[in-house]
Amino acid sequence: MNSEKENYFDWVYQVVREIPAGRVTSYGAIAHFLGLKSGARMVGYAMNASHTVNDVPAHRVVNRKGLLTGKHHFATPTQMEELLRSEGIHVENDQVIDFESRFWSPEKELKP
DNA sequence: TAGGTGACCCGCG
DNA sequence: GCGCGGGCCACCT
Repeated sequence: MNSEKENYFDWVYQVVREIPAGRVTSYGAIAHFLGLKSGARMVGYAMNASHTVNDVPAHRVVNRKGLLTGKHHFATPTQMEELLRSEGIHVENDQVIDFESRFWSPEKELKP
């Protein structure tokens, strides 16, 4: 059955699920919020496994520069861009427009 | 068993 | 001010 190794994966998934529509966050922010000192890379790996679990809005998670680095991992390279645009986020050249304003901080919003 | 990779981030030149 | 390389840990072959 389920291995407990998914524990830290689940932490990432739950935080990503808490991201409101029209907002985006970065891997490092989630890593820092969860205390994953290991680095933001582990968060990216969790996203890679997000395909194996239920609805995880990985398209709302982008890198520190607001670039859709993981778009290539979606069903289609344009899927992430279309999804973000569908939420009201403008994306140009694989880059989120007004990323800093759309940035959603888990430590500020999710944290009490 | 061991090695290499990776949806990244930070620091230094 | 900007660009490039190294480093970090976990998963895969």
